[in-house]
Amino acid sequence: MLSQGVMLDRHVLPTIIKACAGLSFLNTGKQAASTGCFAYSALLAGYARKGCVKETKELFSKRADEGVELNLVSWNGMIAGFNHSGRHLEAVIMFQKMHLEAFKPDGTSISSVLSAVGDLEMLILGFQIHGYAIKMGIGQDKCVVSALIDMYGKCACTLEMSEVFDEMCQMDVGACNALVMGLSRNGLVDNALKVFRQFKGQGIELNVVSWTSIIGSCSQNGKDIEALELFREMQLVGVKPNSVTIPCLLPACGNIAALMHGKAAHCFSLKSGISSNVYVGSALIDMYAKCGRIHVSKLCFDMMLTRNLVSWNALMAGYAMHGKTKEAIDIFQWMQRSGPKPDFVSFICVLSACSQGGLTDEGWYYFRSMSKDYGIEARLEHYACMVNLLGRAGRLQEAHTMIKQMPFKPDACVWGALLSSCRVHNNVSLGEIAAKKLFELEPRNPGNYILLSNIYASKAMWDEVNMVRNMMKSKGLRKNPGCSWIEIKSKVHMLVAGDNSHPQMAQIIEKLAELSIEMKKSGCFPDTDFVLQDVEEQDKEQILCGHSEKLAVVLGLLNTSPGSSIQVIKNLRICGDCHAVIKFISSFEKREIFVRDTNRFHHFKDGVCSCRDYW
DNA sequence: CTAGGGTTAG
Repeated sequence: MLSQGVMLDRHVLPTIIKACAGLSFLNTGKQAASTGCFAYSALLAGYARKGCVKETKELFSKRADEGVELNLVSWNGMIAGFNHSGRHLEAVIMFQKMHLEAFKPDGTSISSVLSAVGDLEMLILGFQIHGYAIKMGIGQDKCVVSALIDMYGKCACTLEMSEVFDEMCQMDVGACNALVMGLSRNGLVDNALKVFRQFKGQGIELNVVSWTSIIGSCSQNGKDIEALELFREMQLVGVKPNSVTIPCLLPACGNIAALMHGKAAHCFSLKSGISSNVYVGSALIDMYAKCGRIHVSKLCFDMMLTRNLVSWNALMAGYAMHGKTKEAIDIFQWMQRSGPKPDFVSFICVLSACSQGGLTDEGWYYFRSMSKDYGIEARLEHYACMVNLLGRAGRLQEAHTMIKQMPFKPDACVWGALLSSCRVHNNVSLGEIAAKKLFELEPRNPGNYILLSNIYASKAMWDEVNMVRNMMKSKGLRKNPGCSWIEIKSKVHMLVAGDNSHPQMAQIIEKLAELSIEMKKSGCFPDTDFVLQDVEEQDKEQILCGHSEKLAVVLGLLNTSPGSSIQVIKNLRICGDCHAVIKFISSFEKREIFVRDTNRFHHFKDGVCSCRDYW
């Protein structure tokens, strides 16, 4: 541009400076900044955006020496910049400084600082700024209104949030978006969906932010199919998804193993040129892993131009979930050598990988290394991983000792890890201890009662089994129904244990009966230990119909071409009987079958499972 | 150069 004799003007230069800051060519930026307020503002904002507190403050105090007068944009840039880089407190401090220097904030200043105030949950300050904005006469500024809604939402003040919305004078998409987010943030997804529909019905021009928000809310709150439908709908009404929409949608695909939808989103990213975005890339790694395609996750990882901590963690978590312990540890070591510094999530991933592979020594090694070499203090999650690792390896006493010695109060995850291990090894005495704690911590979780009752049943302690069942009955609890999903030709089918409503149910039952005859012929018999768990009257129909994962696998057999692979996901852990049956199916029908349960992936091929029966 | 929606674990 310069070589062609085109002069830089005051509008072009700030853009260049901002780009320099973004690319960490900060020195280049500094040289360019000596040209006045516009450039100064851009550099300040650039530093703040990168989270460079020290540099921002240095440059900020230097401006007087250089005789540069800062304006409103300079202040707003810093506040927004700090906010963007997660330095919320710095953003608030900047706003207060601005106030002290008697600079009059505008709607942008107020909305930036309110966002930070919300993240810090400084409700009192939020109220004060609300009052201040009204006093300044900008209480109805569009940015201010939506920022107030956002702030009250983050502070869990849904009442104040709705008040601001109802009292606003002029309808605005931003405010609508903030309201939808605020509702879902506070666990009111159904309300969020309802108001979203209302807005759409009222003819409000919903934009990409509106659609992205509602899609993200759905995929974060178990409304995965809704998320997929909304994604389709937004394109139908002509709103183009962008590099934020895709990472919001992909978890929904992963959650229900909707590989075709995930692939479609991947194609969309490639076509629209956003596939090199870090968020998109990391979300793709996660999606492919959760859809059973861990090798594609690795390809996505390798192809990424820039990776961040989340990309690395997502790949490790994927390997852990697939029981590929060695690969997970390799990635961890690669990361130690030439990746970002591992964080607490990285350690959760590597510990859970060790746990899947039964590597207790390595687990202990990483657990200790975490605080010793990385200065990361173990959290509840890490203890839960360790209890799981030790317990499943049969070292139940050691697991219990670990719980007793941990520096904070164990939560339900920790005790739950012990109880499941006790179920694996059928340890009554420790199982009772864990269950007793869990009944206090989460009295309404049926899973804990079921586990204890199964432990008793495995030892033929029928009086105790009945006692636990009666406890459940008296609390009005029922076993969570087993539920499995399978995607066939881009349509997701849900099968619930004991529910015969699927139109192909008769065929499924027929096919299952055939398979069961074949299985007996080849000398395989169901695992009686697992049959015991279904002695209750209410579960009789489940024995007849089979567990949901079995039904889903058979549905897959019936509706896909011979030899193609099948993937199923389940909301509970796979049962031993189904595990045996699916192993048989994989060899008898010559199919690769992927089953993802709450814990991990089971990859069945030629009659064996990738978990090597350790789960 | 100035807001709003974002990926990983459990």
